[in-house]
Amino acid sequence: MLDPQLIRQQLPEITEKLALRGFTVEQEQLAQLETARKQQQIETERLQNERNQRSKSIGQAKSKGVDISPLLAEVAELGEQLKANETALANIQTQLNQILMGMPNLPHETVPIGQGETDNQEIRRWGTIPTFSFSPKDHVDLGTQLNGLDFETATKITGTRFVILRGELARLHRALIQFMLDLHTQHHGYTEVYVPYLVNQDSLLGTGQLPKFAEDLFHIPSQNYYLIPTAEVPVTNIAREVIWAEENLPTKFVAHTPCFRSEAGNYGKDTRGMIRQHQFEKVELVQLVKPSESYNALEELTQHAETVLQRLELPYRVVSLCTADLGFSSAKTYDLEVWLPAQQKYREISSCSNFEAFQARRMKARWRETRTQKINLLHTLNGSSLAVGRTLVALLENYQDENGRIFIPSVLQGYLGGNTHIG
RNA sequence: GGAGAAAUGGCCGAGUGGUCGAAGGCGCUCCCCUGCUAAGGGAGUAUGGGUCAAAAGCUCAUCGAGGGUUCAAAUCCCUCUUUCUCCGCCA
Repeated sequence: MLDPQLIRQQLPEITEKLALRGFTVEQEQLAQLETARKQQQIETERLQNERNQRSKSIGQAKSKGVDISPLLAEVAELGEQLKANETALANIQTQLNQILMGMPNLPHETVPIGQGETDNQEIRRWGTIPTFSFSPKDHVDLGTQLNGLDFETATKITGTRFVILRGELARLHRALIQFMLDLHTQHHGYTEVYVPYLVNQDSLLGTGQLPKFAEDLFHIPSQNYYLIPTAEVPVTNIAREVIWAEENLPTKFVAHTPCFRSEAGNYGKDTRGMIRQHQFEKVELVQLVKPSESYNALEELTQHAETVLQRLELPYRVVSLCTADLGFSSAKTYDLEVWLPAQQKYREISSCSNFEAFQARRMKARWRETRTQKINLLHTLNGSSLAVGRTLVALLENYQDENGRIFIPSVLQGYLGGNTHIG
């Protein structure tokens, strides 16, 4: 959520900035509501004050044994008037809140301005794109040939966009998770957390998936719980309604969780293979930091995700998402895109974002400065490190040989009993 | 799932209709005293919002959450949530 103060004071500027991301602010409606709010709130509080004063004097009169019935007569209609005003105020505030909760974050000044995906800005590339003396297969063919990927059975068990991993591929998948967690906990200073995979609405409102993106989520109506679309939701919400001591900042969490996405609106996209599934695993990095540190933290966190790709020796590039491509809650996002030989393309494998105070304001995640004892909103960041399914795809495709055997990068061999190949 | 008990500020804990945003204690901060230490004395110490250019000030809200009764609710009523104890079931 944006700062309501800012919206009152700088509505035109905000409108302009949000237009860069393709969001239209209903300025007039907002301004009208705000005027009504101010008027209504002042009047309501005046009535509340009057009630409080009078109640107090009734109490005092009564304790002195004075007859209070004339006083009671005086306040007769006050109650109704007050109730009507309170209701009206609550109404306006609900409307305002709905609008505010539906407004995306302001893009940071360093975010490239653009209309869509093609305007994203490549920041750097790493690694060498592999060349093959044969025509490389895609991960579906490779996985099927290894008897390690089975989409048909998963479809029977559940439906489309699910997969079964078998044997060495399942093991490799697990090894990736283990490797990533070990890297971040042992070398990058993250604390591993295990979190719920079902969350309530407040958590999703906090990180920004709700109220706008309900259709992307799997919902369990009987309890009104949702399956998490990313570990970002439960992990960041650890900080909800908490005031963190300065000495505990930055706090860095890493979690491995499955992620569930309904992929509504993506029916035709990436229907083949493991790229876009309803259920996938991810290792997620989350940082809670002081506002002054958050852009350094974004660079650092992105580096941490890149390190995974580097150790796996997978070629990738870093892209700064343009204003139009930015996620709802994000002020700035770097995507990591790994090279997929079968597609001859870089494909997203990680997304690292600084949300500034946007999520923190929604979830009342704050910190107290030791010196001044002042309380302020903290800044939240997260990034995938990495999407495990897509990493598996990248390994299969980049490390295949002519016979469909898969080379295992050295950092993973220890997790796979020293094996150097699959198949 | 059943039965019972509970939820108050950083912590402990008092408070069953009025002057209570809340006694007292602990902790913490600052000051004084004490030639170290210990002890002692004093002051302060919740959060969010509105108003205001801003500060001060004024004001509103908040005692697990939401509703209700009342001129007035931490206190009475209803619903929900969570925690604890016992029973059942279960990994």
